[in-house]
Amino acid sequence: MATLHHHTLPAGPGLAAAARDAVLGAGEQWTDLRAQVFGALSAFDRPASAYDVTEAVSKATGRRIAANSVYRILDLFVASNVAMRIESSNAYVANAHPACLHDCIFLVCDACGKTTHIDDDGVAKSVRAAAAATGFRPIRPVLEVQGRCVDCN
Amino acid sequence: MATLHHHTLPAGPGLAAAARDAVLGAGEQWTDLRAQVFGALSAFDRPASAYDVTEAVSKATGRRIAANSVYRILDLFVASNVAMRIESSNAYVANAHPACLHDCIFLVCDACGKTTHIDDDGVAKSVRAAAAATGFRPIRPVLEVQGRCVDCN
DNA sequence: TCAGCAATGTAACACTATATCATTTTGGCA
DNA sequence: TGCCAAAATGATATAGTGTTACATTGCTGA
Repeated sequence: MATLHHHTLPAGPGLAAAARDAVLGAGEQWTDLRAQVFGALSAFDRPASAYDVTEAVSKATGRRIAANSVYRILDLFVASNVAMRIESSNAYVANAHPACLHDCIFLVCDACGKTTHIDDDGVAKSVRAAAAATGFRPIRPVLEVQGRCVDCN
Repeated sequence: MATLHHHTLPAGPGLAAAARDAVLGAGEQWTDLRAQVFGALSAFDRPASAYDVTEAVSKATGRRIAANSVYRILDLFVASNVAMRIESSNAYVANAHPACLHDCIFLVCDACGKTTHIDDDGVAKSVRAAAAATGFRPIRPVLEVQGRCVDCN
């Protein structure tokens, strides 16, 4: 049983299509604004705050977007597994694989802010098991590692 | 080699003494305000925000304490391993065992907010190893699990 | 005593997040 | 098509979290 898991990344348009399908599949609409938000989020090369996304979408569309709309959409994306939230950065990243459910481990670079993730189901499972062993019922593990990325040493 | 680790908890005054020793041992002063902040923090039965602590200390001392002083002190506590920060709650907890270094796994109850932690060095080590295997240099793992505590089902 | 440094205070500000209610858009249906 | 109801978004305000810059206080050691 494979516990480590590797993906080949769908590029730009394919990514958006996968996101759209996941949102529609969750019984939600894929509106223009949602497409804009997803596009802006996935264009960042590192986690973006809700306000970063708001600004990017506002610039791209030429009209002022409300920050709370962006929050709502990002929450929806997280619920649909189309985006993920990095708790220790108060920021969001697009998920290249909405169809795959994982307890991701995020590697957050202290220096440049770039964040990658690994899907190690074995580790995730052992975290859930350790929690469950105490009687706690795990719902959403938050697994993030602060440190230095390869480029920043 | 024991990977699971259990503690018997030092109660109130012993706890404060352990904290004081750890702070002094880190080459920092143990001032009245720091003692107040630690006392307030450890009196909470769940993670407290910096502003919760500010309010508690203000009430306890009868004078208005500056929030940024509390932030500074909490940062110092975290650096001295006298307190720990729960990233997904933007909150802090007193550490009963400043002398023991662990990558704690926090179990955060969605319903009541109470938060416990487990020190499973095996799991923590495997998280660090998974990160290091990608070339990332782990410094501070953030291991938190959102879910339901025993009491909340 | 006085100089210097660490700690804390004061104030202002930036960022993150949510609440409330109004308005617009969408989708279903007669 | 035209209307209704529901969903989505906007506008605005406000709460909560965190930082910056500089002033003041108080301790400590020459």
